[in-house]
Amino acid sequence: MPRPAAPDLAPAVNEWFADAARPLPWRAAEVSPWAVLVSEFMLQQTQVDRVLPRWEAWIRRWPTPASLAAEPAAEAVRAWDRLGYPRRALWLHRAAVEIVERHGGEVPRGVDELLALQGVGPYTARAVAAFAFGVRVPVVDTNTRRVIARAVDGNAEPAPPSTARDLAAMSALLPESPHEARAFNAAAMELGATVCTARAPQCGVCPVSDRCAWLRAGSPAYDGPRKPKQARFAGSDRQVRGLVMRELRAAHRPVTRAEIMGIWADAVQLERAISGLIADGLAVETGEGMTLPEA
DNA sequence: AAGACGTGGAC
DNA sequence: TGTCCAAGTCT
Repeated sequence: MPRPAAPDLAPAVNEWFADAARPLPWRAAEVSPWAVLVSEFMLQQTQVDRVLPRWEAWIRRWPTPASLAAEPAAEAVRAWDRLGYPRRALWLHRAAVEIVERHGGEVPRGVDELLALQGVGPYTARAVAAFAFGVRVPVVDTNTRRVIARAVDGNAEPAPPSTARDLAAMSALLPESPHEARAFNAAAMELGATVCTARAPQCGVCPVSDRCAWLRAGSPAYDGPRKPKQARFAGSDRQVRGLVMRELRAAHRPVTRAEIMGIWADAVQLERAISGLIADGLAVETGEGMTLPEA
């Protein structure tokens, strides 16, 4: 059953993008596919301004997958610093190893090969294929999902994510020309990130306000299923894990059990955090104490 | 397939 | 202040 004809958003959005695109360094013409891949790992659930300095430093230090793969994972986790979700650092290191082992040190260009890399999911695989190699594939992130929900479907917020549905919706909007398709993938994300925002969308400056289904319907409030509430961070296992990782990063030697116990009052929760980190491979227990993973 | 996973900024 | 959100992925 065909969905209703989607409005032709790409020309107007791309025209807007040509002018409004932020000059993000990983969008520069001369950056390598590896640099793009690194940016996409860092940008998962993380804002641009927090990524910028970490990305610059990372690319300077590890300009190729092989250069990262040659170092212990601990170095990757340290360089990740406080970007958050440190397992991404582990995954990026592992992906670098996989690229060296399976692809001769060159970031693969195919979505399937990219998908097979550790830490690379539907979004990142297509983002790298599209942005680093110009492959004509739909790229859908949270920003694009919101733009489509509003402009096409007339809803204030997207339905819960469904990779198949989201990719189909973006495919219907994607220009035929690979060049314009690549631009539109980036432009839709940029529109969602800077104009069609979650909080206070700036419809007054939106390039497709004249054909936005949501605006046309009178900007009705969202009435779909609510997103699960995010658990409070203060006092959470996540916070404790973060504190332990901060300790392990700072210490360039094994941290003793006694030292660890000093960073959080609740010993049971601390124990749970430590076990979790070990299970995740972010920490290893030696005879001397705990350290970041060397492998 | 719902829930876990860091951290910080904005309102 | 607390709540929501942020270029997702994995189990």
